[in-house]
Amino acid sequence: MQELITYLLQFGYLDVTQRELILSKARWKAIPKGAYFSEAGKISREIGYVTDGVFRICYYDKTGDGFTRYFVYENRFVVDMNSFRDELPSAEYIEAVTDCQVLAFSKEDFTELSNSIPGWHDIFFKITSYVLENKLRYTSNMLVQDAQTRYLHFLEHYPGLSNRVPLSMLASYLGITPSSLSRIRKSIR
Amino acid sequence: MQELITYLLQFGYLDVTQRELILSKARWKAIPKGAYFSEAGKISREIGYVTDGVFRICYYDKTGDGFTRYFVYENRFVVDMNSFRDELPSAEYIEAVTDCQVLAFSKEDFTELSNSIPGWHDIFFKITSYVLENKLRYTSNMLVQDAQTRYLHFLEHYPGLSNRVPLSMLASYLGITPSSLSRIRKSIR
DNA sequence: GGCGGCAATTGCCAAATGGCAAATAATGGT
DNA sequence: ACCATTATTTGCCATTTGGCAATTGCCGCC
Repeated sequence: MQELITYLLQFGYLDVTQRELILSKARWKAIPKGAYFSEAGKISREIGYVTDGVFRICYYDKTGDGFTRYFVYENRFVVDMNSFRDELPSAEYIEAVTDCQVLAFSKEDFTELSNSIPGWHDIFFKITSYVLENKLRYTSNMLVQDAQTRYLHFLEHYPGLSNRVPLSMLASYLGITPSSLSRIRKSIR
Repeated sequence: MQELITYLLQFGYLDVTQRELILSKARWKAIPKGAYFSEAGKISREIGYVTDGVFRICYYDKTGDGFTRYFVYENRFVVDMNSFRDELPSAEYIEAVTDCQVLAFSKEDFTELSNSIPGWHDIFFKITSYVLENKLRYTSNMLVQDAQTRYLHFLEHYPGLSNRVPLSMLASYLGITPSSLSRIRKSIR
């Protein structure tokens, strides 16, 4: 659980009492491979800090094909922020790609922490805007690159992740078909 | 200036005194076409509410080619949030694509508002996370669509904008070459 | 250990997009 | 209004990627 505190401290100061208060609210939660942490159409009532495993944020089109928008893995928060913040239905699914462990905070506990800890807001503002800005920059850049470049950047930027997620999910994240990704892999070997 | 208040009220409540305080801090600023509101490498010390004109957030590669990541136009805030928040160098340029007018707040005034107005933080947390989440969703979706679909979605989603920005900037936003966009336009007529 | 089902690879061909260069149109400055 | 410059369009062809189907590989289950 110390990892969570270390992560939070990157974004703002918390004294020992505050750290203990935070940890006292955290609840371990296991999400088995294939299960959802949050579902489209439902309100996301928990925010999770991933201690083990990989999630993907995804949606399904009318034909049932799933599209992976991005992956969330160890030492990152996972949540549909729009849904969690305003208690609105989620736009998409958060699915465990592997068996996952998270430290979960309910909306109520999160709000209480936000009332008890003056810097809480700031910390989450920083985390949210920093992470989203970076994801957005990364994703926009992908648009102007060819598929192989995108794949190589993925390998660099998320070392080890390519071996933890199915090729089909990675392909849809990269915006290409599984066949194309398979061919790109072959051409690199 | 009322537009700014109307915009803010979408994200949280502000009483009359607070509204007046906000407006008292706002400074009109004109940015002529081609000028920068914020530059890569420099600290973004102002946040602007666009009342007139179109900006693009962009960067340049080593060969000097400019890539447009997205456009910001009337009734939206424009800022490099990572730079403004933490006073770090910006990663990219904010360039006026047309002559622009903004209501600008300095970092100092913004901080003062944040100290005087209890809901200020919440409002900006909502705006930032909401806008970034949506942009990110929109951009990831573009990855899995073909160029013509992306262009048609752009026309739908940003009506009128295609006539206000040069084709070359729109092409790089869409992740295609100017020639390809020109051909797509032709094929639609 | 064998079977069934899903995931990944591969071949073949079609469609989409890029690269380059030339032609044309639009724009800004004087 | 004219010129110079830049933006856009277009043609031609190369490259990339997709679609589909068949094959192979992998993994869990009995």
